[in-house]
Amino acid sequence: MLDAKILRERPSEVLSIYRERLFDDAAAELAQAALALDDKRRNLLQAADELKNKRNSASQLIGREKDAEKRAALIKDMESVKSEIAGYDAQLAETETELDKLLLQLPNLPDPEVPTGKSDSENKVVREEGKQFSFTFTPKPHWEIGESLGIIDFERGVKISGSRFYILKGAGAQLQRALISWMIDVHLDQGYTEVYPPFMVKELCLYGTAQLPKFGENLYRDAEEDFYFVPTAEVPVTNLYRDEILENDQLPLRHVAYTACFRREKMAAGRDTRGMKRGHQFDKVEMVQFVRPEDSKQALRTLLSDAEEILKQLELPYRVIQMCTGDLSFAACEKYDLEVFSPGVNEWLEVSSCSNFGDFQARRAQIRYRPGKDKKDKPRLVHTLNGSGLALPRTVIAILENYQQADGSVRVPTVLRPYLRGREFIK
RNA sequence: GGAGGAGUGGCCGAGUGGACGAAGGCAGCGGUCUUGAAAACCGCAGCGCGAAAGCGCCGGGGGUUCGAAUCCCUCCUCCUCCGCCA
Repeated sequence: MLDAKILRERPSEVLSIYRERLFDDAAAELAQAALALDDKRRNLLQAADELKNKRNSASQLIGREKDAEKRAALIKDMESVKSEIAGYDAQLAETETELDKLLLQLPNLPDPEVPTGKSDSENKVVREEGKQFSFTFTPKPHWEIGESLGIIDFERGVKISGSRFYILKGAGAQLQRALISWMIDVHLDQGYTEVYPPFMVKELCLYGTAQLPKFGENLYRDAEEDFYFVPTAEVPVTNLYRDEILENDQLPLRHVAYTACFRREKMAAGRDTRGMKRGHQFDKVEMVQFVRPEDSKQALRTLLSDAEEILKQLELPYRVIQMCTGDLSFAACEKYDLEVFSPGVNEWLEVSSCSNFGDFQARRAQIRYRPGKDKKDKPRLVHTLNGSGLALPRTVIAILENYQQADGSVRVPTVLRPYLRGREFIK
């Protein structure tokens, strides 16, 4: 959530960032409306507080007054104050509800260093790493490899669950499971602490990480209870410390979690339906960090390199993309994607997204820390970051397509062999 | 799912309508003492909004009252017993 104080103190700056950097006139208008409501709220609050002060001191007098008649008179005097307060409180509650509704819809402000651009076409390729595989034959797409090896069953996936579902079988299922274990182990060595969170969370959590209120159409939810299926481990893991004040020496907190992720992908009907690039359910290993504000820029670089380490060790060719302002996600102030090249589908596949959210999520979820022991060291909001390390299906695609052999088998990347009982080929 | 009990500050815990933002203890911070530390003693000390005065916050929400941690309603969570279950 955007800090109402920043909006109040530097309104023209915020508006021009929304208009000229994010190209989001709607956000600028919401911000202007929020500004007016914030002013209204402050006026109401002051009026209500003055009356409450009056009531509080009168109530004390009444408590001390022994004379029944005087007492009755004082009480009678306060009756009108009571209803006045109720009136202000009602208006105040209404104004605050409206204001919150607006603030929750305002996107984060980009870091000053993020290049301005309108769409993904203006994203910047920061660098390319790794060597592309060369083939003496035309590389096949993973759906052909998977079907001929009997390790991916698309038809039965569709039969039991519908479009955008598939079954991993035999070595396919084992490969994915091996990848999950191995990825987590790599991140443990990088200093992360593993957590296994719920895959279903309360609605409040989705507000904390900012999937709600704006992006509800991509979420699955229980029809009769307050449960949402997580679209990413970011949601349960970030909310771990919701409404908490952490001690300074607990930071930075770095977690790695495996979860299944559930997304409706409603808008993309027909697109990416072939193969396992975009399913309604997919596995992901996710890193989440909670850091001091002054450390978050550096933490993003570390997070990115922690994710890259996976692709390096798998010896897959990839590139690092910096999102321009227009392609930044709603909550992020800075974001990098990792894309792995996959020769069968002949495209760069997004396997990781690493973002710094600044205090945007922390403000929504009220995740704070105490900078020092002194009483003047008031609790401050932490900065949160997360990055995939990595998304499983697309990593499996890249392995199958890059490591495919002329004879139709797939070579197992060296680092994975211990996790696949020493096996060198899938055939 | 049924029956009963309970939710108070970082933690434990007192408080059943009036000076309670909340006794006491532990933990924390500052000081005295000490070569240093511990102990002992003294003091400070919750969170939010606000420039401040002040206002709000005793699981969440609502109500009664001049006044609610305290009374009422409702929801949530935890504990005990029973039922069911991987």
